[in-house]
Amino acid sequence: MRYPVEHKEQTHQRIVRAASRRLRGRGSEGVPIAGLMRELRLTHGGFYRHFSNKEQLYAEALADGFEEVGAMLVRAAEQAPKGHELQAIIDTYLSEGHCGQASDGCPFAALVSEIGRQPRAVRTAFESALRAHTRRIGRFLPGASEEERERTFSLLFSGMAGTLGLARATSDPATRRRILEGAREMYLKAFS
Amino acid sequence: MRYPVEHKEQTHQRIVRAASRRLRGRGSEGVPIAGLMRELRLTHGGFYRHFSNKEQLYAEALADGFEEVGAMLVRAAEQAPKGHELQAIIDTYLSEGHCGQASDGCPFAALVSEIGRQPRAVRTAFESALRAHTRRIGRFLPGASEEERERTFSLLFSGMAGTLGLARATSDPATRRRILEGAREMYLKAFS
DNA sequence: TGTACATCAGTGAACGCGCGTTCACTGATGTAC
DNA sequence: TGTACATCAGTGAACGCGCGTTCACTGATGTAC
Repeated sequence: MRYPVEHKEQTHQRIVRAASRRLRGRGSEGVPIAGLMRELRLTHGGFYRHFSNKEQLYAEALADGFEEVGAMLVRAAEQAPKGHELQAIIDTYLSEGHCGQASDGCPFAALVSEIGRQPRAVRTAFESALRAHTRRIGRFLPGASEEERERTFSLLFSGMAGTLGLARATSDPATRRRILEGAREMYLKAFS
Repeated sequence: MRYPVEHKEQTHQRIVRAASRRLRGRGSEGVPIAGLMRELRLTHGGFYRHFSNKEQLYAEALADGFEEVGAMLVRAAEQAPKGHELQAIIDTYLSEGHCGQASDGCPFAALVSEIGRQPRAVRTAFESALRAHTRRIGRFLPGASEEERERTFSLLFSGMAGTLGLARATSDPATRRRILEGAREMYLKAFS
């Protein structure tokens, strides 16, 4: 079959989006190519018309995930009253919604402990996607220079990602809420 | 063959120790039974004389890992000058050594983002191992009541685990050191 | 004390399954003439 | 305008591989008599 010119690019994006969600929701072992393609009503063979291998898919899926969560945080910050941007970001990141919906959330939180064990190509892609993400969010963080804001970003987001990991591992909902609430308070105080 | 009475228990422990190290060093997908048994110069068939399935092994391996890292932190705290116990714990946990040697380190840091996706049996085992760990370390943390110290523990260690995850994902050694150093400073200040 | 049998940690072939990747093929549409 | 051919996104069988788990078997030693 011959498809319209935009068709391939659309399919490519659909695969990346679906992979990004699965990657964040189920982890790096939770994205089998056949299952992914079936979800999109395609067959696994076609995958290799779009990506040379799975690592390339992961690289693009990571960037996509960071863009999505970045947009979410920027929106929260821009809608917050003047001077409360940081609080809005922290509250959004450590919300029960973000905790419960890992597949739509931050790839860093979803994969903190796995990234270091990924193949080099994936780690490199992660690092550059994170760098882009840092630039997008950095302007809402305290700090005189860009370098200082980047360090603040690292500390704040790595801490919050760990907390999300703990909250997601906690089975009791009340305990989970208490963890999130305590963390929101602590990080706001520590970074204001 | 008939073995001395203690023999089985010893083998069981050897399997748990090796699994614990692999689990922390390579993640939950990095402990194939055949490979694990081969490392101990045994064959995979014998595994099921010791564990009813892989989940049971993971449960025991998690407990073992928490005991090991707990002992490490308690030792650091007890050797610290009076009043500097918390600092010793933070410095040990966020040391370059702990960052570089994940297989001997904290199972929580090694698996933060994976635990929530494990089967129920593993998650339950994780939660009770973490509770035991909290009790072992809690006495060195600030807080009037045991409950308050437990909350402090959750915030401090989930944050530090996230930071370790970021540091381990960072390829540039200088950046990695800077992350660890910044975090040591920040958490000490936030929890003193 | 000697003999027959029971025990059971460990062995290794076999199972069914899911995985990433390859490849010859399909067929609707674009293009060359 | 009509026809022959090229294109190429998507198909689905097939590959080799590693996995968790099962199971009939081994054989040194303990135990019953």
